[in-house]
Amino acid sequence: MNTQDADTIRAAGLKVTAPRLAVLRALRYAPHSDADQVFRMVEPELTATSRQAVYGVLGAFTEAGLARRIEPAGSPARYELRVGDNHHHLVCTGCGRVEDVDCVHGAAPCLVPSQTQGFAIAEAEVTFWGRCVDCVVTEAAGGTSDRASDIATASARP
Amino acid sequence: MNTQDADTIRAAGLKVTAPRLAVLRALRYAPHSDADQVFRMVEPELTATSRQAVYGVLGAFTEAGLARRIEPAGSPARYELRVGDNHHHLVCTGCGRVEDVDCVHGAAPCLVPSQTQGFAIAEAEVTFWGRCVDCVVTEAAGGTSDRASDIATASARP
DNA sequence: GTCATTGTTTTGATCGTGTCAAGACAACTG
DNA sequence: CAGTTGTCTTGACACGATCAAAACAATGAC
Repeated sequence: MNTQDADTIRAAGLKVTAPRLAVLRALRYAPHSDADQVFRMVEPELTATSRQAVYGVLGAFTEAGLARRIEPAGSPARYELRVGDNHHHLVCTGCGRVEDVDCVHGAAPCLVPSQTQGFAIAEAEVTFWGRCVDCVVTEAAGGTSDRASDIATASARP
Repeated sequence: MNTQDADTIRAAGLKVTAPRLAVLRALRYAPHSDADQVFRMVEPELTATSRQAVYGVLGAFTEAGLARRIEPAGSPARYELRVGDNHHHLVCTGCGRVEDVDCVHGAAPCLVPSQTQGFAIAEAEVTFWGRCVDCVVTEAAGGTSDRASDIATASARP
């Protein structure tokens, strides 16, 4: 498994290092994490590391096409390993949680704008805003619980 | 004109003040402006004002449903007065320019995700990424694109 | 018209996310 | 196993945005 991770990184044209392996595993374990969450996940297993190192690794992954960077309004940038399949996202307005959604109609038929204003369009990005199950429940029960819940979608060790 | 602006603000439940009138006019004149652009537009006509005042006004407008706040990845927040008509946006990856696009099929028929993961969906947001006419021309002519390496991870459409 | 209430603006400080630059260091090549 | 090249570390910093408190002005009652 470690070998496969290494191969994945090498195949992207990047050198294999401990921080990169750790970030890759963290992202596979908890997709849609932001830089700080990734940092907290990799920190214990790396002797000495820094937030900047994580930024560097995430930037390299993104540039190499290994990861995708999404930036929902109001959240810091988040990263995921699903690339190249034009999928979209559900974002919870309560806790910021992000979930994947497959492309709406397979080949994105409805994503051709009626007026292009002369733009050379490269990509259509769809974001669904709503409230996740937890937030709906908490809301119905307690009342004002906006923004209170933690952002972590899972919690354990990779 | 001025009276209509005042009525618009009053109708939203807000007090009418000089900064608000100025910001309203600035936004109508230049939609999709960010806070700093608005500030620079209203600065000359207000004796003393500050960026914070603009932030305050824009925040009040947004909360009152008078303006809409959009936050394209890589840009500061932008504001527009078109609200309540579920339209979408074209964003230039070169210069950050934003243009409006009417809802793709009128009533947003294609914006129902296949899997909702239990989310209570409130809204679908569509952003088209591409390059505006100016940027395409500049690119073809000069070659050195201003900010070629940007956020857009080109997802190859079959 | 005048006054009090309430909301708005101003001022200044501060936070969070993310970037830049330089030196130390480790991974791949031959 | 050594050299080259890219990566990590460290520290400083830019930028957008927010918060708190005091000065102030717009609305509504009298």
